[in-house]
This record gives sequence, C-alpha cells and structure tokens, in this order.
Amino acid sequence: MIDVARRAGVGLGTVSRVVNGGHGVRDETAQRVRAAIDELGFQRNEVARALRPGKKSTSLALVLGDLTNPFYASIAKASLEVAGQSGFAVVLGSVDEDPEGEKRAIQELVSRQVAGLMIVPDQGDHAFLQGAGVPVVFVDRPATGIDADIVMVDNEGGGRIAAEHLLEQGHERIAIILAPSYYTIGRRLRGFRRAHRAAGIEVDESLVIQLPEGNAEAAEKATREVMLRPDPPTAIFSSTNFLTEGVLRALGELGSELDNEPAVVGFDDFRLADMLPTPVTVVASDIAELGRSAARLLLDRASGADTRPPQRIVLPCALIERGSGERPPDSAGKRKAR
Amino acid sequence: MIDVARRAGVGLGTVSRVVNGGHGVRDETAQRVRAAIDELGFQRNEVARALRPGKKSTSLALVLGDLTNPFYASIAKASLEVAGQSGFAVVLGSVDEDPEGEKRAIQELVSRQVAGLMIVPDQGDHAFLQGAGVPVVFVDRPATGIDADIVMVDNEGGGRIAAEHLLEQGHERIAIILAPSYYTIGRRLRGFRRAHRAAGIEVDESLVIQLPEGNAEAAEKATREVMLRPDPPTAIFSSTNFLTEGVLRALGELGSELDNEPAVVGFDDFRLADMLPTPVTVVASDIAELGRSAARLLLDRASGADTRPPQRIVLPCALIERGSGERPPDSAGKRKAR
DNA sequence: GGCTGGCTTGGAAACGTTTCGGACACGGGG
DNA sequence: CCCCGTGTCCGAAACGTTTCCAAGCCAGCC
Repeated sequence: MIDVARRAGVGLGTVSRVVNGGHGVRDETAQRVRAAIDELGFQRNEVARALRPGKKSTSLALVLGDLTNPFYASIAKASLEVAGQSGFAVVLGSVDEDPEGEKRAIQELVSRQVAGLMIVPDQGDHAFLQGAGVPVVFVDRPATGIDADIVMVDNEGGGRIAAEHLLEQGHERIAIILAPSYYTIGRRLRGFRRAHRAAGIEVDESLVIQLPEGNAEAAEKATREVMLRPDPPTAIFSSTNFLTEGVLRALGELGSELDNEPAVVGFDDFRLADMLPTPVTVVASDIAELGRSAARLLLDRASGADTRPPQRIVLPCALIERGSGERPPDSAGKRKAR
Repeated sequence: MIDVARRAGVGLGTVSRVVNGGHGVRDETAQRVRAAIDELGFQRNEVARALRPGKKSTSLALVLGDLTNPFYASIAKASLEVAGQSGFAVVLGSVDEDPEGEKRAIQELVSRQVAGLMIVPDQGDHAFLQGAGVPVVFVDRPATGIDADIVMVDNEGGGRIAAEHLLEQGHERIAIILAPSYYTIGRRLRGFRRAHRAAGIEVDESLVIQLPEGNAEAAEKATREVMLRPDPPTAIFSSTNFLTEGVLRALGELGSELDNEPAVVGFDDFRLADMLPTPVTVVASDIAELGRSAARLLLDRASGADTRPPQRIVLPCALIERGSGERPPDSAGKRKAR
C-alpha cells in the first residue's frame, strides 16, 4: 500500500480511502491511485485489515458434523453461498466427534477472529461462548449454556405429520426408530406420540426403538429384529436419513420372509429415495434454507444491523408422499457433474 | 498478551516463547506465565500472528464445486480432517460457477493469506496463480497455466476396466454418456476406447453421447432417446455419479417398454447404489484419499518440508460389481438382463 | 480582509503478535 | 582477575491496514 501511495504520489490514508469505496477523495486523485494499484497488482491484505482495533475478519465459521451427510452438506453449501454474496468466506472448523473436540475447534475459530459462528451443536455445554464477544447462531438444534439465535426445523410437526400419514392409512402398529438422544429426535418422537393420542391410538412402547448408535447399521439390525418378532409393526418411521437407509436395507434383505412389507416413512428426504424398490415417503424440510437463514442472521448480527433479542426461526416440514406409484416432481434441481 | 506479561511480571517476549512451546524459558518462569494465561483467559490472536513478516495464516483454502455432490463433500471432509490434525482450519471459498467467479474466489482467499490452496479447477486459465507465492494443489483435474502439484484418479484406467467388464460379459454395443468437456471425462472416454480396441470391437460413435449439460436431467433425456432407437445399446457406461442417477431414472421409467434392460456401469460409487432395482456396477476410487493426499501435500509444501518438483499423484480405480445376483432384493421384476 | 466551514489530503497511532539484538548473571577456564 | 560462553530474559521493531486529527485550500459571507 505504501508503494501504491508513493507511485500515485499521494498519502497512505488516501490509498486506503480509495480502496474502500473512495469517499471524500477527488475523482482525479482516485484515478491516479487506481492506476497505481493496477500497475503494481496490489491486493489488500485481509489479515492486516482484521487486526485493526475491534475489527473482525470477513469470515464466518461453520462447525458441523460429517460433511458426507447430505444434510450437513446442504447447510454448508447454502451458508457458503449467502456468505459469499457479502464477500465473506466460510471457515470450516475441524470437527472431532467428542464434545471436547468441538469446544477446541470452536475456540480455534474464535482465535481467528471470525465475524460469527454457525454451529450445529453436539451435546455438551456451550456456556464458554458466552463472553467470546462474537455472535453465534445455532443450526438445527439448540445448545445449552448460552442464549443465542437458532434456526431449526419443526421437528415435532414433522414427527406428527409422519405419524398422521401412517395412521390415516390405517396403520396401528407403527415402529419408530430413534437415533440416540439428540434434541431433534426427542421432538420428532413427541410429535409421533401426539399424533397417536389425537387419533386415539396407543403407542406400543416396544415399538419405540432407541438405537445405541445413530448409523445405518444399527438401524438395519434393529429393523430386522423388530420385523421378525411375533407381531411385527405394519409401518416404520425412521427418524433420520441414514437410519432410513438401514431400515430399507433390512427390509430388502428380509424380502420374502415377511408376510407384509411395512410402509416406511423417513425424516429428511434423500437422493434416489424415489427410485428404490420400496419407495419411501418422507418428511422433508428446506435444509438449504436452514443454512441460508443462519448465514443471513449471522451477517446481520456481525454488522450490527440486527440487535434484536435472540431469534428463534422454525422452518416447516412437509410430507412428500411416494409409493403411490406416481413419481413426485423432481426435487433434484440442477446438479453439476464433476 | 501485554496483560499476561504484566501479571506474570515478565517481558512480552517471554510470554510469546511460552505460548509457542516455551524453549529457552526457565521452568519456574513458564509456570508463572501459564498461570497468568489461565487467570486472564488469554487466547492467542491468530490474525495478529499471521501478520508477521512473511508469515501465512494457519488456514488452507479449498475451492470446489457443489458440496451437495458427495464427491466434493468427501474431498472436503477428508482434507478437513488432515488439516485439523495439524492445527489448520479450512476456508471454503464461495464458488460461483463461471470461471471468472472462480478466479475472484481464489484471489479473495489469497488475500486472506492462506498457507495453501486446494483447488478442484473448473476450466479456465490458472496462470494468475503463478506469482502468488502460495503453494497450490489441484485436485481431481489438472489446470492450465501453472505447474503445480496434482492429485487425481486414474480416469483412463477406470474407463478401461468399466468397458472391459462389459465387454467380457459379451456386450458389444455399449453407450457411453459424457458430461461436457471436463478433462476427467475425456480420459474416461479414452480408456473406454482402448478397452474396445484391445478387445477388437469397434466403438459405435453414435453411442458416444455428449451431453449439453452435466446433470441428471440431461442424462435421463439422453438415455431415453438412445434406448428408444431401433438398435439400442445393451449396456450403458455413465461417466459421472449424477449422470448415473439420470440413466437409472430413465431406465426405470421406460421399464417394460424395453425388450432388454441394459447393463449399467457408473463412474464413482454412490450411496444406495446396491439397493436399486437395477443394481449398478461401479468404478470406484478412494475419494477421501484424494482429499487427504491433497491436504498432506499442501501442508508439507507450506511448511517448506517438501521442496520436490511438482508431484503427480494418481490413485487407482477398482470395479465394484453389483447385480451378479448377490445383493439386490427380488422386489420388482426389473432385474438386470444377464 | 478576516472568518467560517466544507472538501481533500497527509501522516501518525494503533491493532497483537514474533523475532532479533542486546543485556545480565553465572560459571568455568586460562 | 579477565574473558567468554551459556542460559535466560527484556523490549523495540516490524507486519499492512484503518482511523483520527490536523492542516491546507478554497469559496462564501460578513
């Protein structure tokens, strides 16, 4: 920048002003500065910029689990887009699985002076964020220990409409497969129960299946077991996209051993869901909007444009019916090949 | 840091040394400093750290396309893990689709003083990176205009074994569906042709199908068209994961209209591939390793540990056979004609 | 003509580190 | 006793910006 100033024959401050939109600089001077910038190929150093008193970097942090899960990937993609439009980059913290690793990752990011944090929180207390002086938005799940913005999905409503759908079809023995102890899962179960109560049908507690782990294998095993009981369920509600995969795999393998193949409803849509031999109805929400909202909210907080008390944004869920034979409108959108 | 120094009754430099491993500091002094750090909740400011002459930040940049594509997501996840182990964060540049947007995003990241760039390049010249003074690793595809490390997959070999597999099964009319003009796609086609030549079978050029766009819809349309020709292919090789989806969707819809359902081989494995009514054999590679290698290489370059001339790492592809009867459930009557 | 006030402009201070030259103390060898 | 090396520590300089204050200039007004 000093070189630019020298070359243009102006002071340091003037160059800075030109670089930042150039208010209060005579047009002719600005021209000269811009010319010097081009000649020297000058590029502003964002690091030095963020060093200024009280300033933060123009980066947002995103802390989430396995990117390989389309759910997380969608959030990442959407928030990336929104941030990018405002000239912000997104820093991904390395995310170990344990809560301790999450805390370390977050502090790492804070030390990088990010302008805000978007966190899909694991269990564990997040009170340590309280005094960090950086805005935080939780995504998909609330966190304990700190009162911050949150963007999530209507989990209870989703669980409810899934159950309602099955109940309307006459199912009375519906199994629900639950990943371990996440907040979201609990809400989905609650909606499931409410729908039963509203329909006057009692939930068979032996069909409320808590998995030890939240992966497809555990769901596969549990499904096989429950379906081979003397009185198997006539429908299964799987509370998570990866679990649905396990359920379907189990059903596929059991195949002809079963008298009646159960109806399946899954939470969260997934690719190819409409092409499986057992087409699976699904409770879907606009996951990309989850990421977009979070990023937008965070940007507003970071810029100081939004000083409202912590917001709570809840996005609706909708049922996507499949298996009635007709193919649903293509939800895939345009995807670019590699 | 000044506060810490004051509190511990030491000089600024001493605190710095303690924070960075503490060589050349008496044990007792270090204790005092550490105590002060804890009391004050001091955390090193990474931004200021990166400002030092010649220093870069402890971040790696990752520039890639749609994170929603599991291929890209795997790369992101794997590189994130490797970077995290060395205390590096990963910055995702916002990626517009056009080459110009990619250039802008990259320069954005360079201005953030990242220690290195991992780029899954789009077309377009990357010569502007030449003098940037930051190490670059290209992932999955080479780029023009700059001589840098590259980590990729044996595309030609993959195309070859896909074709060999089908040829061995007696197929002589094999269609190949190609996304537009990427480097990787060209290599896959070349392998495809080589396998044919080796088998003494001529490629029917009317079955080499160039799509106008690299998405599932285009592949679906093209598949439908080719299968409804007077002499349709008996097998289809789809050069990309999303294309495979389109191919399968077309076949599913055509269904009974076809005399013989063609065999399908896709490039890149994907989730649920083994559970589809038409089980699809696949050419797979270790995509996560792509990301890991890239990150490792970049970290070594950034630290100066690796000063070799630009490397070229090529990962092997392997065939994952499906549909030989071992897995798919006997649901619909749509089995693969074998 | 002097004063006021609005544009421009220049330059110094500040941000939080790391690093480097130097200083001090201590001990051992000549 | 002097010299020198070693271990420890201090504090200033430097990194590349932004921002603030002061100053110069000019026009307009009294």
